[in-house]
Amino acid sequence: MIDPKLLRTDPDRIKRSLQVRGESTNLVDDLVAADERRRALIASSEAMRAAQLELSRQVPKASADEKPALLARTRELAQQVKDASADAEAAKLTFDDLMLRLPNLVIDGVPTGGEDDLYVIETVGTPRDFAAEGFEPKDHLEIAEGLAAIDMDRGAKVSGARFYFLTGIGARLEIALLNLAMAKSAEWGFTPMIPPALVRPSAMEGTGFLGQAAEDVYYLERDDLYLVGTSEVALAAYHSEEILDAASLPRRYAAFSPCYRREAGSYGKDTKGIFRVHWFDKVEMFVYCDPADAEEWHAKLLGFEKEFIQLLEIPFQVLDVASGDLGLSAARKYDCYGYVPSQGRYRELTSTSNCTEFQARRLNIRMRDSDGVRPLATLNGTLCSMARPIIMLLENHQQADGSVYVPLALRPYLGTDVLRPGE
RNA sequence: GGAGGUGUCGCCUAGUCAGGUCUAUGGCGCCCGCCUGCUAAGCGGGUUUCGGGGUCAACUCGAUCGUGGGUUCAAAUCCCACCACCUCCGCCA
Repeated sequence: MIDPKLLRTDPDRIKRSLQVRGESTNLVDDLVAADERRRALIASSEAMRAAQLELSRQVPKASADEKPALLARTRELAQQVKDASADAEAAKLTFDDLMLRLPNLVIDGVPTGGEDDLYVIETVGTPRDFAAEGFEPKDHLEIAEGLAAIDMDRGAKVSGARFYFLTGIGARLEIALLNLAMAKSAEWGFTPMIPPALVRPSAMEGTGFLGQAAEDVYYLERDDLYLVGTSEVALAAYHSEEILDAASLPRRYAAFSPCYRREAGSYGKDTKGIFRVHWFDKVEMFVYCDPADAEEWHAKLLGFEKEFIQLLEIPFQVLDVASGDLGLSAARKYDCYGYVPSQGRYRELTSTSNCTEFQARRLNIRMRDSDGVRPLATLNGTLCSMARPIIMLLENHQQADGSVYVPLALRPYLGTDVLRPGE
């Protein structure tokens, strides 16, 4: 949610942001009208309430013969107050409902465009020239079969399409990545967290995953719980309804959790292997900070992501995500795309969003300093989702004989410098 | 899953049975001031949050006693539902 005061002070600012996102500005006009209506009805119902309270305080003091008349008057007034506050309440709900649909304000400087407009701001590393090395690169599934690292067939047998087992070397790879991610994040000042993967509707609503994104979410009807698509949900809701002392900021959390995605509407896309799956595990970074420091922390999160990908020795590009592809909550988003030799192109590996005060307002998370109480900023970023790094490690570091080179940073956690078939 | 108990404005707490200056008590902590070589003590004042009005300052009005409904002229107090926590029983990794 953005600051509602902006509707009165600068509605054009909100409209510009919607235009940049490629969305209609009608919502802003509706909101301005709903806001005015809401305020008028609140003012009149509160005035009536004050009058009613005054009158009802006189009841116990009234003499026996005054009482019946007084009670009749105050009874009548009570009914009017009831009607007026019901109108005010309805107007408030209408307003709140519209507010929840309004996306975050886009930060100035975000490139305009949609999903297909890729703004590459940096390229790090160089893809290997397999032709020069004299062999055709295999895709991750072929390599994994040789290493007995991934079992897709039994994943499908047990759970269905887009499920898999990590076996032997595959499982060891995830555990090694997890250990490296946790070690690095601790070094950077993040508190390790293992959050629940099932959350209440309020947590999903607050983080902005129940709008257009709701189709992609698993829901357990019997228990009214959602399976999270990212631990961002639990980490943002962690401090919901709280007021944090400014001295305790920034708060940094690094969470390891499973992520569940229905992948509705992606039939036929990335069907091979573990690129697009219904479940994977991920280490996610999350920051609560003063809104004044949010852009600085966003840059730091991107820096951590880049450092981690470099430790994995995977060539990658950094993208400034276009305004039309930001989603509801983000004011700016940077993605890192890692190179996939079998596809000959870069694919999404990490994503970091600056949500400014948007999620904090929805989840009622505030900070207190000498200036008073106000919403804080939340930011999130992928440190290491497990499936895609495994793909990119296997493919980029494959050797002609079917073995796989292990990057220096992972060796302490894997206990080897090369993964060989038959191990 | 079954039985019982608890939830008060940072923390602790009075008030709930018998609805009406509760316009929520007291203590601790914290903030401002006074006193004081310094510190402590002492004295005085302040200290929930949200929303409306406002020269967005002083101030003012409404709401807020776990949450949401209900009864009533009037609810912390009575009724219903839900949530969280505690104790015991059952089941379970």
